[in-house]
Amino acid sequence: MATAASARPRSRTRVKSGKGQLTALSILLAAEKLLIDEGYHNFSLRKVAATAGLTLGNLQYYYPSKDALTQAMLDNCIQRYLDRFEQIRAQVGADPEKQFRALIAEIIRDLNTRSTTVFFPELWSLANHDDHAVEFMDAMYDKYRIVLMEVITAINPALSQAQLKRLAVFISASIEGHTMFIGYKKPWARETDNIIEMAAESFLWLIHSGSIPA
Amino acid sequence: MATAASARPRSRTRVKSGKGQLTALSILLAAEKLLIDEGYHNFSLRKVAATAGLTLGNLQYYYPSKDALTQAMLDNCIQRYLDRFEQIRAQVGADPEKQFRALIAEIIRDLNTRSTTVFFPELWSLANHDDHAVEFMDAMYDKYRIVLMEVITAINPALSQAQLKRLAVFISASIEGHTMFIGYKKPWARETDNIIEMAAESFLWLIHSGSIPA
Amino acid sequence: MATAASARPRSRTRVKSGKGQLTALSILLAAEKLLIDEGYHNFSLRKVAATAGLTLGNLQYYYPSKDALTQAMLDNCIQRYLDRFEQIRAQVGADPEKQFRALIAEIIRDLNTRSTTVFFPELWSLANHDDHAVEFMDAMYDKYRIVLMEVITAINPALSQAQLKRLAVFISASIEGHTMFIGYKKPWARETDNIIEMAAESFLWLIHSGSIPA
Amino acid sequence: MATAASARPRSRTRVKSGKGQLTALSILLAAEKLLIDEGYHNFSLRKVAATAGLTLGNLQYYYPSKDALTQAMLDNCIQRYLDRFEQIRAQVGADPEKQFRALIAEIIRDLNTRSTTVFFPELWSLANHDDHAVEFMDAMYDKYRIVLMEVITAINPALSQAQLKRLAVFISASIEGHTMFIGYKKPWARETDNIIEMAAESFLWLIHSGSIPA
DNA sequence: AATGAATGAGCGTTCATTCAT
DNA sequence: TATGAATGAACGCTCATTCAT
Repeated sequence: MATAASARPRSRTRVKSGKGQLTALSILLAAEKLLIDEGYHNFSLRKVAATAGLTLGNLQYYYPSKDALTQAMLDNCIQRYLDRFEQIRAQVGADPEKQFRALIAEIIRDLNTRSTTVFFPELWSLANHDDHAVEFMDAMYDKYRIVLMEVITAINPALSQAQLKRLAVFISASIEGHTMFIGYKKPWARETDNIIEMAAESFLWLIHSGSIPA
Repeated sequence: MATAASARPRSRTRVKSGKGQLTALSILLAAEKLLIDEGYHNFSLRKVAATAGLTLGNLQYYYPSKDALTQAMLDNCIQRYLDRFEQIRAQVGADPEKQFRALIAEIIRDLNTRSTTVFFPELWSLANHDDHAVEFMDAMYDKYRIVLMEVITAINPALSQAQLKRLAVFISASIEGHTMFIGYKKPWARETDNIIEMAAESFLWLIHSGSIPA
Repeated sequence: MATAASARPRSRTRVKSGKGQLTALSILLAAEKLLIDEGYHNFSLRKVAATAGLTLGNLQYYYPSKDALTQAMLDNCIQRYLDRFEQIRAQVGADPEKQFRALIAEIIRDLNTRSTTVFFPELWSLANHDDHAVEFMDAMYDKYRIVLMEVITAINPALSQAQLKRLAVFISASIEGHTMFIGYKKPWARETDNIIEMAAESFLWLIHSGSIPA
Repeated sequence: MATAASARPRSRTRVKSGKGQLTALSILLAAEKLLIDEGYHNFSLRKVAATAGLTLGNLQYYYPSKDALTQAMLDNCIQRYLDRFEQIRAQVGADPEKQFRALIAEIIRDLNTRSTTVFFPELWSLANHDDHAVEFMDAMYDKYRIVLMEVITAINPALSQAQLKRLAVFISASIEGHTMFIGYKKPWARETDNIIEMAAESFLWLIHSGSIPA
């Protein structure tokens, strides 16, 4: 008996493979590059179009407003970070403490990359004045924290859900704060390894101590 | 660091008299309000002039370019934070550990204020694209860390200068990172007290443990 | 006058079949709706396409330029008014004076409808800057006046052809002038019946008096 | 004893005589010319600026938005018509019927001028989609009708206020309707004198007949 | 110190039109 | 028939800056 799918006349399997899709993606990449090179306060559709090698009119055929483009760009950027978290989650090994150290190290080391160093302050600034940015940001950090909580609870199963959440907020926020200090070309970039060690030790002490407010 | 007055073009010796000083300062306050209300990407000389109740021409008599105004504004804002650190340093009491807890609490609690919550992400974003902002920011955090180091060394005199610096970077960065999460109207604002406790405990453990990379 | 169908480019003999005819007409209706809702200075092909539920490209298959669509739309609108005049002419009864009163009443009452209230000022404005609009408009008012003249001459056969024409111009122009005052949502809309009475009485007096300039 | 005025230091008697005032006026004239030459649907700030010989930026220094310019232009145009009504009112002579004929003749003859022929249909069209235009238009016709009512009541003092108003609406509306038919370069322009006679006779009959709905 | 006038560039956006498929 | 893609121009508007007074 034919399935619903096979009954459809050849069905548009390739949902979006036209050259338009490529253009739409190249616009997002150009937008991201511009955001990082010049900051949101210098982010204009004309510059994005020029960076992508398009006319302004054509760019606006794909993203009909600056808001639409900004949202798509943030979505795209953040999705990539989420994808990395998924990868990390999948790598969870036997020893949770070792796993935790590896996780912290990887996240902190990522702060050294130029795009991370520059992107996040732009996002935080945007989130102070743009509700869409708030949504994207909150959704991302929610998922980020869930990964942390999974590892933490494996280390110390005695912690309550509230304590786990509290720890995850504290740890993630503490790490984010290093962006401006040990990030790409930032004055303490060479301290990254030392920071990783201090972070891992103090976070693990907190996790083990069980003295998290309840 | 320059005062608001020094931004004026004619820079006489007797700089303190005349209503011009008041105007220059009212411009800076208007600029700061605008920066916090609308973000730097909506920051324009016209809006500052309107906020301050001046004509555009007159504003530009005091600050002949947008860059000059931006610098003076950052200077003024940062100076106020430095003034607070000076106050805190002056209050150092007998028990350094108690003093440290008080210091951490006060700094973190300040993150809850609207102006702090909004100002710093703008500053960090600016510092990614504006060399002047980098200078102001670095100078401020340097002084910030010196205050921290003074208290830390009173708690554990065995720490080397390098370890002190490392600890100060780690602590100050960790605290800054909470701006976007427990700041004004941020989702975890009500966790501020718990965050303060976790921060103080884990930082003190680090200070006492002596296991800071050397 | 051309029908909606003739606006299509391939203009075959068997012009009436296929759903293309329906599409062409739905475009004209969408265009008319848009003209009345937003005025000609907000009239764009994109908006017409959106209103008609078509893509821009497809709309321009039917009407290859804005001018072509505008002409077809005016044509279509005016044709409907002419059709109504034909109906009215067909209803001519025995008593020409009674017939005249009915005619005047019906025409004036039509001014109350939203589409008439809005459409005609747009047409008059267009006719000041667009030669095609002038042609459509003149042709329509010519037919309009012929109907009037037929009834008038039945009332007073002594009037010369020139006098008839003069009267028809005066009467039709006078009526049109009420559009902006007793039309849909206009300030004197509730005076419509009184206006009808004054119009009918004074026009009939003119017709009977015979004192029309010769 | 010095008056308040003389006490002021030279007092800005010339409230607005700077060159800026001239520029502001020249913009209004350019705007009006453009409106009449090309219609509101071709009315753009760039074209006004070009017509006035200004840069776009400078034009918008005087009129900060298109709406502001449009309103100022309509205000200016309508004010000139109101001034003419004031003149006419001042000329009221002894014989009210003669006065009425002169009034009607003058108003209708004015329809022949290019600016009147074109301006009013634009205004009516605008008033269908722009609330400001509605206000200007209503205010103008209110004053227009008051002048008419003064003359009519002198001819037939037996008419009630309601009847006067009704008559004024009917007469003014009837006259306006001729704009598109006997106006500048309109097909019946040469009939203007005949129209004036028919209008005056039929309006006077209405006034005298007393058969105005009450 | 302060105002008003002016410029020229850039902004986000809408548009009519063309063309390949 | 119909869609999607692309162009180039124009739109209203905001802006930093300059300058004369």
